[in-house]
Amino acid sequence: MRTRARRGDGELLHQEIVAAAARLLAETGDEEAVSIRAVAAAVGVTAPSIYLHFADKTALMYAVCEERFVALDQFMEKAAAAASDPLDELQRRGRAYVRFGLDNPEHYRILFMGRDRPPMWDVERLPSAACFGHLVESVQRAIAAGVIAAPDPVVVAVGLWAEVHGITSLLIAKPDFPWPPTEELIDHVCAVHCAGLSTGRR
Amino acid sequence: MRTRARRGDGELLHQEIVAAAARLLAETGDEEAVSIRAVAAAVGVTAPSIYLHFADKTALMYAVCEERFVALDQFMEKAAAAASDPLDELQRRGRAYVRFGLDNPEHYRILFMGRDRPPMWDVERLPSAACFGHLVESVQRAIAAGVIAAPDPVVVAVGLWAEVHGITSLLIAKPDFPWPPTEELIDHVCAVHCAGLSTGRR
DNA sequence: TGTACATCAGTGAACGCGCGTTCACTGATGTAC
DNA sequence: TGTACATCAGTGAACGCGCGTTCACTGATGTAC
Repeated sequence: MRTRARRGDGELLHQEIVAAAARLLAETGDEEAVSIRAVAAAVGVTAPSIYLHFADKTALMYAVCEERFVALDQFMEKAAAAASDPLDELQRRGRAYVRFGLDNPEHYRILFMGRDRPPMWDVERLPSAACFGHLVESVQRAIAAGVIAAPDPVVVAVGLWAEVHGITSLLIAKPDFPWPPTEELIDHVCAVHCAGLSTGRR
Repeated sequence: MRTRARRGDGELLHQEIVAAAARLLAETGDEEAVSIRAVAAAVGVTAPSIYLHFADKTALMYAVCEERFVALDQFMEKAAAAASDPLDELQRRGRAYVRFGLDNPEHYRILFMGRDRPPMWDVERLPSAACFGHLVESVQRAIAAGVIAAPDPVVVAVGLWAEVHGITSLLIAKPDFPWPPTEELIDHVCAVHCAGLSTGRR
């Protein structure tokens, strides 16, 4: 039971619901545990109240994804800001991406490993598009600096994404696999991909 | 309704159930559509009959995974058999892996993108372990031939796996993303990773 | 060869469960006069 | 300042659904004598 919101404060509960859903996801480590009822209980409200703020469950999960995309984007932008040169920036972005995934495996799952319906990638979906856009710009800077040679920055960006997504999602999906030491693995994958892209100049 | 099995033919229905579950998965493109009831109906039997052949739903899905691992392993072994040298073999394995995933997205999902409980990777789980083992052996041949330089074949094998898994699972998970042409993408990722691994000798 | 019987693959009905969602409602908040 | 009223955030009970699973059973198959 929570104190009832003031007249114009509907937005407040809206944010609280998204936050509670994200928290439940992280804590239970199971998307199936995030039911309308569970979210409502976590916020301290009854289930039907959720429908005052979201059309249905899909809309709620969608809002959670958008919020997490913003978090991922900010995390990567912050990491990129500390870079000394374009290649360093790409590496820092990659490391940040992997770390975000491993630190928030259940959030990573809903962003990149589940079914996305409705799709997150139409032009209007700003948070996810922005996140990828920043990577493409970063690749363009590296190409302009001559440290990587490639005809198409989008292809290079997708390749980088695939690489970091590959190791991140495998580690998340198969925690029981007898992996070599995680850090060594991430180093190896990043190093190999960068070596493959590099022109040798720097 | 189906004709009843002969006395010793329980094994027959067992296989039919696994096949029907895999088929349902492929046809509906949705793991949630594969319920005990749906599988039973697909085989032409009532739901409780399933329990004569599998302890519970987990055991059934487990059997489906094992069967699909065998299929993946055979598919990759066949591709590898046509190779002319160790580096070519690794590339053919990678291509076969990606193709298997894109041709059987829903099977790929349950093998590599979902939660694996119970885990598929303890030593006794032969099909999945064999599949990875064949890759490690292939890497060892490439190292022995001097075409790739690396201290640890397992790390290299996991790196290759991460790379092909990355592009495969992204393409499956995000069908609505504005991807560059798929083949170009796969070529790029494979080429970059191989270039990064290669000693230059061949 | 014929009959009584054991086996056991498969059935039909039912269970309890948690889910997303709906609906008529309550009652505190804010406003008009 | 006081009172009647409109608003609307949140409630409580209920809906229908499909799920995994159970249980007592049926009846064809195969076997023993």
